[in-house]
Amino acid sequence: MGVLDKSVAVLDALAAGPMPLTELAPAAGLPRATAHRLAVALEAHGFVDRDGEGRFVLGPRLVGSDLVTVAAPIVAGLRDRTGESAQLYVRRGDTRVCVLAAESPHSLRTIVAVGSVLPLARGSAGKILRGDTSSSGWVASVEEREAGVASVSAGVASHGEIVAAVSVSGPVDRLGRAPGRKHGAVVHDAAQAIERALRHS
Amino acid sequence: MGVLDKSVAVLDALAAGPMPLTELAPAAGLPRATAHRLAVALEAHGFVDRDGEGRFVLGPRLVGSDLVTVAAPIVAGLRDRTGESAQLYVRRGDTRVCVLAAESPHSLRTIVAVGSVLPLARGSAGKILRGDTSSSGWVASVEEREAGVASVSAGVASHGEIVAAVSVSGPVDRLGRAPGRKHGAVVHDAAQAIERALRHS
DNA sequence: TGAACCGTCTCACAATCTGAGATAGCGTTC
DNA sequence: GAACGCTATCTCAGATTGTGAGACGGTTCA
Repeated sequence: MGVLDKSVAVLDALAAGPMPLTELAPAAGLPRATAHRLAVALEAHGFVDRDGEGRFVLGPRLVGSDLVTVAAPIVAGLRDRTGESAQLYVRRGDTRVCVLAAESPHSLRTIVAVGSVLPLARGSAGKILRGDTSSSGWVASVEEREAGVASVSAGVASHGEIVAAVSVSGPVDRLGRAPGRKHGAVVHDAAQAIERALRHS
Repeated sequence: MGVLDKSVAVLDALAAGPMPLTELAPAAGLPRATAHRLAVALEAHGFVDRDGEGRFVLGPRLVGSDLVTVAAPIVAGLRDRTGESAQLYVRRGDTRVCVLAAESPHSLRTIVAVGSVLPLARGSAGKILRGDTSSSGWVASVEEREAGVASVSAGVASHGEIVAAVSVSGPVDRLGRAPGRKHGAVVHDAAQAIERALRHS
């Protein structure tokens, strides 16, 4: 599939950073006209973009690591607004990985290390990443994954697909038996803020 | 660019979730043979994948950041093995962005927030991302970016290109004036572990 | 055993992509 | 202000390339 191979060559070349066409073409091993045609076509689909002035860059559809960078301040803000530990999870196979964590200032708090691998089957974030949706925009769980711990999560969608789950979690004693009533709305807001931030990058 | 339009139609269709070819073809508005040919070609480039048994899914290249999710547990492990703060950086233009951080348990420690933008010109991770290679597999810097701080970094390569730098950093008093001697090997190991994990996904 | 699925492959045909070169725009420099 | 060097963008005739109905071989059902 020649067109695809060449398109990928363009994307791979752009992975090195922003570059003008004159640099892109040789980097992708293509004639200028061809590189240009492909770059423009990819741009129309969101795989390529232009930066400040003129140069070609990887498009919003491929800068996945942006998820973590754009979500970081929002997850920290969620922790501040709720006073509880906040995390961001992404799915990997049939597990979920914590890729971002902000810890509650309380001395009794949930601690999930960045990099932890957790089961997809348990916890509110697991539900989200398994595709469970709810009309309220959030999902809660109480003592599902760990005794004494409750959590509320919301899904972050990008291009119509759930790519991550934002959560707050803490002791049942503080969150109560219906944690969504207390924090559901803010968690949902945070998820939407991340979606918006992803669109802007 | 017909081939691209059709490829994107396939990807968009797959955004709805895993599906067999018989479902994918009509969803993408394409004949079965065409959808199949494109899906297979996209698979070869990591844009499409197969799930548990048979069905087509969005590939690692499109689902969040592969790099961050596979690297997260490894960076956390590096922190545990060295006792020092560990980070993962990627290049963006002529800066570097911290996309993953695990903090040392020591009370005197380096803190780099996920999302921070740092100069490419200074620090061991900067050297790596600028393309400096070393025969030992790691690069160290002492008080280059910030007074009192030393760091050791190693490059993570994918498809023959450096895509990220893993680092440990901490006070010169603990790491010494030749931090590589103490941690170079583990950092290099972590980088290789990430490379392996990237290949497997 | 046969029907109803599935993914994969084939092949003649022409639509589609190709890429050297022409063109148009935009700052500099003389 | 004209001549330059540097971009991105467009053109066009030609053939490589992708096309897709249908055949094929493998499952899993009843």
